[in-house]
Amino acid sequence: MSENDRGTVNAVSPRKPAATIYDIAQLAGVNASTVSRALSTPGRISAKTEQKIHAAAKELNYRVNPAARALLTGRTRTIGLIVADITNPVFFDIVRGAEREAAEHDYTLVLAEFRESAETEMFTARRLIPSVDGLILATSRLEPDEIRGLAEEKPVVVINREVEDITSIVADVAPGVDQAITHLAGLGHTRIAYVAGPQRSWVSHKRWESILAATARSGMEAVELPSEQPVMQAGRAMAPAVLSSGATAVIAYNDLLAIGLMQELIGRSVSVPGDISILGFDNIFGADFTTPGLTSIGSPHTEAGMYAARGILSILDGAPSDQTSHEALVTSLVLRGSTGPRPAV
Amino acid sequence: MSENDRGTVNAVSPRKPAATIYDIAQLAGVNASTVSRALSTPGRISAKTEQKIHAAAKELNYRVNPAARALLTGRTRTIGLIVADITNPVFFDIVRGAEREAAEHDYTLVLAEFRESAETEMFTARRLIPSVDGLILATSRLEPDEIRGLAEEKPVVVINREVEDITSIVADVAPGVDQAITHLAGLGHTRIAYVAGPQRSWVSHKRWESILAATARSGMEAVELPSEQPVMQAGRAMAPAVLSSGATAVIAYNDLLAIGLMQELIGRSVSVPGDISILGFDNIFGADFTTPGLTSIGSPHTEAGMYAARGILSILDGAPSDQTSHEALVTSLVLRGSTGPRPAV
DNA sequence: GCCATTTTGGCAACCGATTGACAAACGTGA
DNA sequence: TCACGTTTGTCAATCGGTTGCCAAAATGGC
Repeated sequence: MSENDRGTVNAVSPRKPAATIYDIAQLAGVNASTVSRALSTPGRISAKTEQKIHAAAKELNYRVNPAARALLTGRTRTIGLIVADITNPVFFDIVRGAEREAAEHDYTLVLAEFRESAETEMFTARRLIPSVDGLILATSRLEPDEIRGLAEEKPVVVINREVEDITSIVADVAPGVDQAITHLAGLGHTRIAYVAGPQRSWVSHKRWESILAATARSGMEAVELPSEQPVMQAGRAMAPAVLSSGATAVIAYNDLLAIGLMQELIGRSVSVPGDISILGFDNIFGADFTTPGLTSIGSPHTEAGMYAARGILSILDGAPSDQTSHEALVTSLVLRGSTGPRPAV
Repeated sequence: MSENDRGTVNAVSPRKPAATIYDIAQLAGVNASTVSRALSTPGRISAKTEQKIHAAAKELNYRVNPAARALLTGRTRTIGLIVADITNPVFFDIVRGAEREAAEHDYTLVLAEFRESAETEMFTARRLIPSVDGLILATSRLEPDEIRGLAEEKPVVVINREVEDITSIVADVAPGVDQAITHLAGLGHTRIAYVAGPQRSWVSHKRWESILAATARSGMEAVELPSEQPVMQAGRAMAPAVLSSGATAVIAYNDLLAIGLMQELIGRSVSVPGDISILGFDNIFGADFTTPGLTSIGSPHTEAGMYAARGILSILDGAPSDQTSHEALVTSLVLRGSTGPRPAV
C-alpha cells in the first residue's frame, strides 16, 4: 500500500457516490447536455437516443443533484415552515397540510420550531431563508415590518394573522360561531361566557367579536372572562369565575382551556352538560378523550396548511403576494357531549 | 422602451437577489477567494482585511448560498425525517427532538409523511435522499434489505425498530413495565390482561414479552388479548373480552386502545379504577384529558428523536453505522388516576 | 542592505446540471 | 446531384463557493 492509500477517508465516507449525468453520458455514448435534454426536455432528442439515455439512467439509479440544479436555477424546490411549538396539536394538521401540498408539487417541506422569543424566530427565519423557495409563518410573533423584510427576499405566507402586503391564510370564524350560538340558543341558553385567550392574541379578539355579534343577533347576553394562559391549568383556575358569572354555557378560547375547566367543574360535582355546557375552539386531537366528549368549533387546519403552501407556489409562479384569503377556510361546530339543554332554574 | 424590456420577468421575480461573495469582494476591493477564506477560515487572512470583508458582508446582508456550498462539498446540512403519520401524537415529540438536535448543529430538518403503502414510503425516501445528508425512518414498513439499500447512499437511522447493520434507536421497555407491574402488585392485582397491538408490530411483541417476564417475577398471571387496530374504536370493542378475561388490571398496547376501552367500560357503568385498572403505553398528548387520567408507560420520544439526529451526525463524522443504542432511552411509569387497588372479590 | 522565511492574496479549476449558439447530419424537392 | 431547411447532438459558459498552488509582499536575522 502506498502512502496515498486513503483508508481513513474511506472509513469516513464508504458510500457509493450518486450517479451524474456524465456517468449516464458515458454509458450511453453521448454528451452530458444531451442527457440533460433527454431528461428534462422530452421530444428535443430523438426517440432512440432518449430511450438509450433513460435506460442508462435507470441502470445507474440516477437522481438529479438538487444542489446543482438549485445553483443554476435559483430554485431549491423547498418550502420552509416555521412554527412556535411543534407539539401544539393545532399545528400538526397545518404541518400535514403543507407537507402534503408541497409533496404533491414535488416540493419538500423544511420544518423549524422556535420556542423562545421573536428574536429566536427571526434567527430561525434567517437561517432557513437561503435554502428555501418560500417561507410559511404559522405563528409569527414578528413585527409586520420584519415580516415584510423577509418577504423582500423570498415569498412569505402567514397563517392565522393579517399583515399588510403579505398573503395570509385566516379561517373565517363566523360560521362556526354562528352554528355554536344557534345550537346553544336552541338548547335554551340565554347567557354565555367567553373565557378569553392571551390579551395580545389577534385570534382571541376575533373569536370574541364573532361571539358578541352572534349572541346579539340571537338576543343573548355574553360576558368575557380573562384567563391567564391558554393551557389546561389556567382552565381549571377559571372555574370559580365561570360559576359566578351566571352563564349556563361557556365557550373557551381553545380546547385546552375548555378541558381544564370541564375537569375542574366535574371535580367539584358540577354536571357537564347538566348544569353547564362547555365548548372549545380548534377541535384538537384528544377532544374526544374527555367524558363527556368536548363540543368544539373546529378549523380546517389541514386546509390552512395546504393553502399556505399553495400560496407560496403561486407567488413563485408570479402571482401577487398580498392576497388575503379567508373565505375558503370555514370553521364549523363539532358536536359532542359537553353541550346540553339549559338547566331549569 | 425596447422590445427587450423584461417587464413580465420582473413581475415574476421582483425580489432582490441575494448578495454573493463576488459582491463582497468588489465592495471590499479583494478577490472572491479571499472573501471565502475570510468567512470560512478565520486566521488565514490578515486581521485588517478580514475585518473589512466582514463589514462588507454585514452591509450586504450576506448569507452563504447553500446550494453552491452543497454542490462543492457534497453536504447539504440537512437531515430527512420520514414518518407514517405526522398527526400521530407519538411522533410529535420525535419530530421535535430531531429538529432541536439538528438546529443545534446548524442542520435543517426536512420532514416527509407517507400515508400509504411501503411503496409510498420507498418513493418518499428516494425523493428525499438526494437532498439530505442522512435519513431518519421513524416508522418504517420497509424490508431490512430496502433499508440497507438506502443506507448505501446516505446514513440511515431507524427508530423503534431493529435492523441489522443499521443504527437503531429503541427505548428499553423493561424499566417502565417493571414499574407498572410492581405498582399493580402493590395494589393487590394478581391477574392482568394485555390488549395487544398489530400482529406484525415488533414493538407490541417486545411489550408483551416484557410484561410476561415482569409478571412471572412477581408471581402474577398474564393473558394476551388480540385487538383489531391500535385505535380508540378497537379499544371500545375490547370491553367484552376484557371483562370476561378475569383480569383486574389491563395494559393496552397503546394509549388510544386504553382510552377507547376505558370509555366503553365507564359507559357500561364499570368503575375505573374501582372495578378495573387500566394502563396504556406511550403517554401521548391528551392522556390527561380523560377522567380519570390515564396511567401510562411513557417513552422519552423527544430524546429518541434527538438521538436519531445525533446518530446521523456521528455517522457523517465517521462513526460506524450499525450501533444499536437502547440503554440510553428508558421508559417509565406515569401515574394518573386509572389505576387503583384490586377490587374485593 | 541582502537573503531566507513566512504571511498574504490571487488565479484557476472544480462540483453537476442547464441552456443559448452552433455545427453536423439528415431529408426533401428540383 | 445540389441547395436548402429541419432535426439532432455538441460545445462552452454559467450559477456561487471552495481550495490547491503559486507569486508577491512582508518580516526577520545577520
